[in-house]
Amino acid sequence: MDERQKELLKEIVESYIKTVRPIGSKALCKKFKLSSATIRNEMAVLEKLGYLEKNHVSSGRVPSEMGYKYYVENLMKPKELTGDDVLKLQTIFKNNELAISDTINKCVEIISEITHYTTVVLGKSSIENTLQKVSIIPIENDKIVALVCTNKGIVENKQFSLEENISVDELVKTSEIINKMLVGVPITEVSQRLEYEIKPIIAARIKQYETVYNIFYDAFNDFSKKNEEHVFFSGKSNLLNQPEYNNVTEIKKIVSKFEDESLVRKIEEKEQGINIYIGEENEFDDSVTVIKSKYNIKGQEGTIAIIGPKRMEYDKVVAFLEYLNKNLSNDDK
Amino acid sequence: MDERQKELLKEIVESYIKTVRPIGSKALCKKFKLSSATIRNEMAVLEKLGYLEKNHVSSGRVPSEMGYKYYVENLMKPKELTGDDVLKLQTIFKNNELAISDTINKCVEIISEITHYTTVVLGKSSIENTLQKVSIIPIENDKIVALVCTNKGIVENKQFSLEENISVDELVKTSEIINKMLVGVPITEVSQRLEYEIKPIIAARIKQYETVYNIFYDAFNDFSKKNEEHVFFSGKSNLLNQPEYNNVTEIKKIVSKFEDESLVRKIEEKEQGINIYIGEENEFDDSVTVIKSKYNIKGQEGTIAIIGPKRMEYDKVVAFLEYLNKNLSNDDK
DNA sequence: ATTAGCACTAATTTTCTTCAAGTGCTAATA
DNA sequence: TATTAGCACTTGAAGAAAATTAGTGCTAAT
Repeated sequence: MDERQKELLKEIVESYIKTVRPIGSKALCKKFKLSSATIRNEMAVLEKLGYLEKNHVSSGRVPSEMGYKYYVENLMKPKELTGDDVLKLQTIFKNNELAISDTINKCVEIISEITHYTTVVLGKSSIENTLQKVSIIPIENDKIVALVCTNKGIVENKQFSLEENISVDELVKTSEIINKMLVGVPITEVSQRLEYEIKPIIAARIKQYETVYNIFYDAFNDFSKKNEEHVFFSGKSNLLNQPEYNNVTEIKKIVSKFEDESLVRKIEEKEQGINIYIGEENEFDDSVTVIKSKYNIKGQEGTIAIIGPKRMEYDKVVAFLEYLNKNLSNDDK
Repeated sequence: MDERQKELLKEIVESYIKTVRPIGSKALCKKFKLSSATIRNEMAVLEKLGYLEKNHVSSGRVPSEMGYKYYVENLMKPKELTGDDVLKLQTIFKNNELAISDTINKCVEIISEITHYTTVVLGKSSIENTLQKVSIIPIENDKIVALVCTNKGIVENKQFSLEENISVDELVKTSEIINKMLVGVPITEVSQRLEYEIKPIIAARIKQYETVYNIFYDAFNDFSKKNEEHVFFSGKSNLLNQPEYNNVTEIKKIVSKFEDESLVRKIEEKEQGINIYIGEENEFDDSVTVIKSKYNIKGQEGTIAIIGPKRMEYDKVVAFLEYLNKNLSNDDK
């Protein structure tokens, strides 16, 4: 690909992103000061190389997935954010007092508003959390709350009604044993270790050990469940309002994918940096591009993903995530 | 309306619910052993009365909203649930160990699966909860968790990092004061009372009283926020897969209504019993029917709503909610 | 009170026509 | 040798006309 061909590809991709219409040779004449015939020849070359496609034999050209990919990797210049956008973004950082979940929620909303695409944030699943402490707090005569804390600062509670024959004291003692023996164990393994290491110990001490065991077992089990649930979504209809979604089946397909939680969960990003998955490269849906990045808010990690048509404004979204990442981690005390 | 006309209306509504096609006079001949001409005459009467509509001058009849209403109020017989459905429903009650939010989630999923409509559950907002207890639990040197419990059994926690100059002891003492003075106060008022009643007291005792005050203020404030957020949704695409949603604009309209949280919140039901809001009667969307009922799971109250096309299987859904209500409150210990 | 018969209507489907946008290729040109 | 003008050709989109279908309302007969 020579320099002129690259310029041409860039122009075609950017035009198509703007207009959503296949680009014909005439449209590029003025810009390149060439006749349409020459442009046609060049476009034929780009098509043979796999960067462009035609919908049918006599239509204009449209970028292929490979074309988009070449564009984002070699041709695109990250765009400056407008003052307006920066202003909106800054409201995320101002409200420092909010709970993390609120910060994230706000973040998600603002992003989808600015980009006009769909935004998903996935809280880190609990895999990497390890047990820091478990506490038993009596509330009323026969009601207690079990509090589970992890090294990453997640805290969850679950309440129990005690049966007659269980004393709070026994629970508290058991919690102390657990705190001695299982601190630092990955939260997902705690239930197992509970059975093999703790159960025998309390069996020797407490009559109703089964019931006591079950309470802790439930508490830890619940923890994992709750912590897999952090999915924040915003702007689903933004995506559907993109002009490519103009037929019923396509729309329904996307809507039901949004509903499929296990699919959404797969969006989680493992790599560092900002990564772009175009069409078939992403697991979510062939017809979209997913741009992902890990985030880190006040020590909480997770994935932020923007879902748009393949014809996304890559330059803007990337600039955007760069800004966000920089400022989120600056804020990370 | 004489008896025959009622029978006719019933038949038309039920046929239309099944077939989604306007019902012509011929289709009813066999069933009523009348000629199509007679049926046509009767249908003309029902139309004049407002129970039926035509899409255009030579189409079959379709029930009007008034027709559906008459049907559900006077003609419909609640349907028996099938053994299959009952079986699925019972899985809701079996898993008694789950957290409430899990029970509800499961409930919502099963309902939308059985009905093929969309299900929403709105957790009761925290208005009617009163403070039962607040506890301070030390986790690490400078980390504590504040635990807020209400009379209705909701428990939330929030963690804080303490600055150098605050001792856990002071927090615990303050929590005891709050527990003496503010138990029974509606949770939404606690922040206020905190300022006027508690702040002066601790101001006299503790140097850094502002910081201490802020911690409790935050904890209670957070509580309200978290507890307004309980919206469970399932089966959005079920509704969209109903044959009436066969055009892009209609689908997009519904999708964006699903996204509008303040609109969804309005679904909350105030009346007792099972209530049916057909078309214009509901605030959500003209094109749907919303069937709502208050629920009560283990002391937690809220609204359960099933959203379907106006051409809903009313008999089934109502039978269904009746079963659910009966069994949920039986289970309510 | 019911029905057969018929003229009429409106949506849907099919077919045909025309139009616009664009291509590839060939031969001429700078 | 790279560029261009010219032309035949392809395809989808848009529109018009015709045929088909499923129904109605009304009248007159039973």
